[in-house]
Amino acid sequence: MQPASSNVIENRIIQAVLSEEISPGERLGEKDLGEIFGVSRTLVREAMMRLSSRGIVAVSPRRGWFVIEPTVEEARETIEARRSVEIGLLMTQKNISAEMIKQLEAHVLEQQRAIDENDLGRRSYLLGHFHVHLAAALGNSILANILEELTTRIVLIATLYQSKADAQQSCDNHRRLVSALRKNKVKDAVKIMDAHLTHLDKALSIRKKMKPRSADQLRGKASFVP
Amino acid sequence: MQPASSNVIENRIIQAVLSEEISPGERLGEKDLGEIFGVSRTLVREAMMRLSSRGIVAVSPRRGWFVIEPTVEEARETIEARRSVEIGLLMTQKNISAEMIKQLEAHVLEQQRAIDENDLGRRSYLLGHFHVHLAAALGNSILANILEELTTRIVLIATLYQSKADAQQSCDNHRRLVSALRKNKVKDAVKIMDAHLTHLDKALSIRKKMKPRSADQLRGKASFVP
DNA sequence: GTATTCTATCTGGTATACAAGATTCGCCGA
DNA sequence: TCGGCGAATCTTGTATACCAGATAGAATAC
Repeated sequence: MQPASSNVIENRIIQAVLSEEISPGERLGEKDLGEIFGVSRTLVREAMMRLSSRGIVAVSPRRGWFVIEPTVEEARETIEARRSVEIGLLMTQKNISAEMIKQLEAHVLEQQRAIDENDLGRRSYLLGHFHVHLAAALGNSILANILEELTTRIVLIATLYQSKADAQQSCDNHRRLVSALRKNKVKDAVKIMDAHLTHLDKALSIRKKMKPRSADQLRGKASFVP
Repeated sequence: MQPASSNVIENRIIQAVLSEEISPGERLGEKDLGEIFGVSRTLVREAMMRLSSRGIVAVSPRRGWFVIEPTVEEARETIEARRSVEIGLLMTQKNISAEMIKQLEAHVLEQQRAIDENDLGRRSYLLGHFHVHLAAALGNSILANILEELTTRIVLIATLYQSKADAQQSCDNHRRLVSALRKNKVKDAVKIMDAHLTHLDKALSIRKKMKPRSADQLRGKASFVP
C-alpha cells in the first residue's frame, strides 16, 4: 500500500460512509487505518480531527474513534437543518442555467442506472450526493460543502434507523425536483423538497439496532483500500 | 503558561477572530502558538486541522498557517450561504418560546451596551454571535454550529473589505428582528434578514487592503493568552 | 549600486518514542 | 460455576526527532 495524504484518508472515509461501506458505531482504530493507508498514525489522526470537526466521527478517550451514532434527537435536528438549508437554497436562488439543469438530469439518470443495476454502494452514494450537486449547480460551493456534511450524517441516520425511504422514491423525487427547476417553478420545488424531508423524518420512528462491525472486518474490505 | 488542550486552542482562535484580535492574512506559526499555549506543535496542529476544516485558516506548505483572506467571490458566496441558511431557518421554524424571545432580547441589550461602552472586541463578538444564538433559540444546535462557522468568516470578510455596516445599524436590525419574532411575523423577520444581508453584500464593493500583522505582535496580545 | 547565487536558518510534514488510561483474559477463591 | 482481582496488552495522548522545502541574508560578480 503506497502512502496517502491525510486529505485522501478523509475523503475516502466520507465516501465509504456515503457508500454504506462503514456503519454508524464502527470503530476506526488509528493503527488499523494507518496500516490500511500505509501511513503513520500522525496522518490518520489529522484526518480524524477534521472528520470529527465535521461531525462524522467522535473519539472516546483512549478507546478509539467511532463513526457517530446520532440519537433520535440529533437525527431530527440534522433533518431539520437540512430542510432549512435546502429550502433556503431553493428560495434564494436567482437563475439556474440550462447547462446546470442538464447536468442535474444526467445525475438523476446515473442514479436510476445504479438502482437498476442494483449497485447498492454507488446507489447510496449518488442519492446522497445529488443534493451536493444541486447546491454546486446553484452556484454556491460553501453550501455544497455544508450539504455534504449534512447528507453524510443523513446516510448514517438512515442506516442506523433503517429508514425505509426506498431508493426509487428518492430518485423519483429528485427527478421531479429537477423538472420543477427546469420549468422555473420554485414553489413546487420547495414543496417537493419539504415533502421529501418530512417523509424521511417520519420514517425515523421505526428504530432498528445495528451491531457494529469490528475493525478487522473493515480491513478485509478490499474496496475500502484506495 | 499552563498547557491547554487542542480544543481550547481552537475555540480561543475562533473567539480571537470574532473579536477582531486576529486579522485575515495573519500568520499563525505552529511554534509560536505552541509557546503561547504552552504545548507542543502536535496539539497546535490538531487545532489547525479542525480550523482548516471549518474554513477559518489554511496552510501554505512549509510556510505556515494563515487566517483565510476570502476573495470577493468567496465573500459573496459566504454571504449568500448565510442568506440561505438564515432564511431557511426562519421559514421552517415552528414556534419560538417566550423564554427564548426574552433571551434574545437580553442579548440585543448586551450588544447595545457593548456599543455604548465602545468595547470594540466584545461588540464584534456579540454582533456576530447573535445569529448563533438565534439558531440555538430556534432549537437547532447543528444550524447554530453552521452559523458560527459562517459568521466567523463574515467577520473576516467585514474586516478585509472594511464593510461599513456600522455596529449600531446591525444592532437595530437585530432588535427589529426579535421584535418581529415576538409578534410571530415571520415574513417581516425574513424581510429584515434579507435586507440586512443585502446591505452587507453591497458594502462589499469597497475594497480595502490590510497589512497582515506578524506573529510577534500576536504574542504581545495579553488577551490572546487564555 | 544592483542582481545573483549560495548558505544558514526557519517552517511545516511525517514518523516515532514514550506515557498513561482502558480492556482483556486468565487465575484464584468462594 | 460465578465473581473479583491483577498483570499483560492494546489504544489513544502528547512530545520529540528528523527531513525537506521555503526564506532570508550575506557574499560575490558585474
